[in-house]
Amino acid sequence: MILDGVELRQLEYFVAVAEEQNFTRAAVRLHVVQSAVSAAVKTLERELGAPLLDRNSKRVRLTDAGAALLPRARIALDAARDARDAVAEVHGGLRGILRIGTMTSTRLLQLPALLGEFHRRHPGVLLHTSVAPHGSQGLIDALAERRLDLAFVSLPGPPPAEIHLTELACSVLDLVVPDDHPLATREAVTLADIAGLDFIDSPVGYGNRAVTDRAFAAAGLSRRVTIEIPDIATGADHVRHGLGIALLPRFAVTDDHGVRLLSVTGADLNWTASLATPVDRPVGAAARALISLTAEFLP
Amino acid sequence: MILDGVELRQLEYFVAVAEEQNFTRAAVRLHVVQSAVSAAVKTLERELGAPLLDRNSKRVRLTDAGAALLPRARIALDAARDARDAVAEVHGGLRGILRIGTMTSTRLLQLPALLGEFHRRHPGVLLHTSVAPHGSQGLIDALAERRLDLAFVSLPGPPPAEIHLTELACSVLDLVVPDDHPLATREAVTLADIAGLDFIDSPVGYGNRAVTDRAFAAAGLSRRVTIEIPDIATGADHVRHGLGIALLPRFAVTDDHGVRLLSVTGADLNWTASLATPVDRPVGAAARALISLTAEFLP
DNA sequence: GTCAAGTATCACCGATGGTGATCGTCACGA
DNA sequence: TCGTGACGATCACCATCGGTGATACTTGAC
Repeated sequence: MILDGVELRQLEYFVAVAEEQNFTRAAVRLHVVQSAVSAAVKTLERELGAPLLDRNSKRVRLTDAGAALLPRARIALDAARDARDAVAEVHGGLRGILRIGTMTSTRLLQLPALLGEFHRRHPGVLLHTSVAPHGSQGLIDALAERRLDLAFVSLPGPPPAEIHLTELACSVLDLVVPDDHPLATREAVTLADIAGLDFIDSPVGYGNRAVTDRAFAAAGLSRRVTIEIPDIATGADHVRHGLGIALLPRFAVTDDHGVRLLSVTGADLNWTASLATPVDRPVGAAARALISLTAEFLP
Repeated sequence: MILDGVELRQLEYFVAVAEEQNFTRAAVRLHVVQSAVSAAVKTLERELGAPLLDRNSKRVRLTDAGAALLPRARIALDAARDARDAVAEVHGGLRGILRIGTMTSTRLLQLPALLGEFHRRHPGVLLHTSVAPHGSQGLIDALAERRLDLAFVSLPGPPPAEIHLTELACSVLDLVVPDDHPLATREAVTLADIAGLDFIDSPVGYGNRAVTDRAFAAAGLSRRVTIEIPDIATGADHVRHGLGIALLPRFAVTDDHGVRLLSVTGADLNWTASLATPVDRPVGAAARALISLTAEFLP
């Protein structure tokens, strides 16, 4: 037994605890009871001859040994998944779990339709999608840290070196104003017309927010973002109730009574969605299958 | 359980069977009974949903799925060893198994002294040395296929792209003849003097054999190798008993009664020993420690 | 047809991994 | 200071697992 009893199950439990910083949440994620995780990590520490986690009833932290182990444990788990996927690919059926990060607003990409089709083609693959609490930048971080296999992001500007972006779709952001707003009678406006006004927008880190911030900065103008909303589908409602104006894609305005949509000229308000993949490691077979389907589905 | 019960132990058993092409030999290597290996591989096949080995009582072959799995299983096992070694490195004591390939004749490098010192410094590391049945080329193959972590080889000419060689030591091969041989009264000879004669040499694939073959080829000459011996320590004995002449390093001739050693001029008969390391993957902590000790020990 | 070597299956048994209960610890708020 | 809630570690229990040893079956070689 050249690995002294160390097994993938133990590495998986360790990684879950390290990521959750909590044994109980890790147990929920792993679908076992808390004491099973506690015992498995204790056995792993005995087998490796080093404490990996420094913990009490209030806090869980990595030790130096644990910090050394964590990225390598992820690599070992990814390698084992890749091995399993390679067998599935040869044997005619992909299996496993594909961890996908998505932006809050997936309608830019018709993601439900894409994932639905993927599921029909590969029923053995479980899709774990997670929405980005910290926007696309948070998804990029998770991808780099091997907590995600793929991510659908909106990231204006060049990506980090370890991430490859494939542009998938693009939508223009229009100005949405209440229909009694002084600008409501216009067909189009410029950024100068709306500089300094109160805006409703997504939080910093979201792709659409980055697009709007960049456009104002490029024009040498500023504005006030007085309300941040994580879901742009509620943007038109906020506008309707007079809480501010907003720059939104048309598809996010499903009920346009009480608001007007105006074009914005002379500014780059293109909101691009991309598929982010890692550069520094091969992607698994299921991820490759989804990448292929994405290329075929969203030309 | 995102890997559906697949564990490192199973991958390890599968790799052993694939390499040995025999369940019984794999069991010996793994220190378990044959039925344990048979059962573990069967379970792995069930968990992956594909037959991995096509076998009967006479023969074991990889299926396509097994061929897809094998290199990836090795990568996963290496990744897990690396994870374990990283913890050991941080925690102050290297552990694990270091698989080292060596040429049959290690005295060129004083390898026993080197490995003895390594063992004293890192008692937690088990050294598995294997001699090369197919010479240094076989060791290079084993290194590329992840069956070895490091190898001490003699490989004249450029190495393959995925292997890095660090030259460690060099010895000149001298001509050894019976003391009643017509050339025995000479101090030195050229290759032309000995072209066409019967030689004792190592098998093809051994480093020293490659050196001698290259020297004759470079001179546009040939010779007959009538006896191949895997251990050059027995070379002088063969010469003494009149079975042929040989090109050997001086250290391999411990008893020179009945033979003469002659220099060979005008030919490149330098037999170089090198440490071969993989280029395409990081080496583990124990391997890095041995590489460092080799640099310090054999300047 | 016989035989030796090897793989698969089986009965058995100690070890393992999970559950559920519970104890001890630790911030935190009253 | 004390009570509390949340959490990790330990324990008893138990179903399952993984290994052993025996053996049945298969398969080339002779």
